[in-house]
Amino acid sequence: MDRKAQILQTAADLLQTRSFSAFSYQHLAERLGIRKASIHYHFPTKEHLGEALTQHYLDAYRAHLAAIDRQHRDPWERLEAFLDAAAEIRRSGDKICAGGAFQAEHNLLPQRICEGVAALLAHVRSWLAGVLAEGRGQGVMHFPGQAAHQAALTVAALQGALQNGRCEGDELYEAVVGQLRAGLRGEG
Amino acid sequence: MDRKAQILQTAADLLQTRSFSAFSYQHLAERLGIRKASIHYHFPTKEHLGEALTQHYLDAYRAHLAAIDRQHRDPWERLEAFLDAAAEIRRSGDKICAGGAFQAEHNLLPQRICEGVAALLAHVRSWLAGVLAEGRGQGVMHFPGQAAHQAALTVAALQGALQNGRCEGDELYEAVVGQLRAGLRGEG
DNA sequence: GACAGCCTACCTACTGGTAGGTAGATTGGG
DNA sequence: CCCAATCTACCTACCAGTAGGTAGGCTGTC
Repeated sequence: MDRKAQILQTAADLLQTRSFSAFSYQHLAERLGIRKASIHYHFPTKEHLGEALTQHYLDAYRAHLAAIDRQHRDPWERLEAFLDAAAEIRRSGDKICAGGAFQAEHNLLPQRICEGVAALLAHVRSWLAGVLAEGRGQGVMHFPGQAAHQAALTVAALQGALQNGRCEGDELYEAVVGQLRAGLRGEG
Repeated sequence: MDRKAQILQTAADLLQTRSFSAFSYQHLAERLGIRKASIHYHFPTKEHLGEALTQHYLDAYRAHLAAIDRQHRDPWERLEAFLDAAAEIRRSGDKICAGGAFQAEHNLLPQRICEGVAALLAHVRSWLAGVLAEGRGQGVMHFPGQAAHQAALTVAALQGALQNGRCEGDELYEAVVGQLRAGLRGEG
């Protein structure tokens, strides 16, 4: 992995543990064992770094969701594979969803970063809406109204659950995800 | 309103628009037309201010939820009155839930502030679980499993919806809340 | 094959600005 | 007179970003 990718990886980690404005080029430099100015060489300003981060996440999500589609046909299996990504974040113990981390600072961020975050989340919601619509079409998932709305609810609840879970523990996270699952199974 | 309460009110506003570490004593001083040092007189450190903020929100929520209980008997009316509080935040255009704002910075905050936030959200969830259990008991609300879990889902989804809504607009917020309502009505 | 010129990747040292916080003087009402 | 509240003036630490320089690899030309 070249230096630029290393910086991006480290920045992604710091974003999800500390938030965007609360990590500095100095933090990155210390973690990577190089000087602050060297990071400015790769990412001239923090806005550039932020934009690169949103692109990084968008690419990663695109690849991940495409891989899920290749590996699974069944809507429930696809949904569970998607939920695994959130569970992975939760397992780290001190991370939250990258989208949520950015959104919490919406009023402080350059517009281009906000647009990148919106594009990222729109992509995820759109994929999820497809899975949910398919599941309902097959009669194995149950929810009212539009699939896009159920996808919005699911994403919002997962973001909230990751934040709540980081502060208050796994039971709370599991409660939210379990309730989402139970609702879709039509147990309501 | 005395100065201390004014500071707290202004800090609450800045917390919900900018987050805790992204507002400064300087910001507060400018908004209030006084000097930075005068705020240190009322709140010696930012940790003190943060703790006072969590207590402020806890008091406010306790009073608000008690008022809802006095004004409404019907579970659906109580729930709608609760949702109005979130809608009020959304209407401001640039605010999110105070709990969410604090949680997004969990790894940066003093422990006492985190505990205050957890206590605040636990109180809200507990009240909400009561309303939901009552609604299901009367046969007018429908959801699977424990009422406490449905309350956790509801709070997480609302937090997420406020964050998503601030970045991407009202339709997204409305989609999430509408979906929560539809689920409870048993349309799934 | 030698060497001039350029490029990448990093460095040290600095700037202006802002953060939280403190010491001590001043002011004004009971 | 007292003392609560506010002030001026300062501190140290950190922020993003810049200036200017260096070591070493690549490339094109004679």
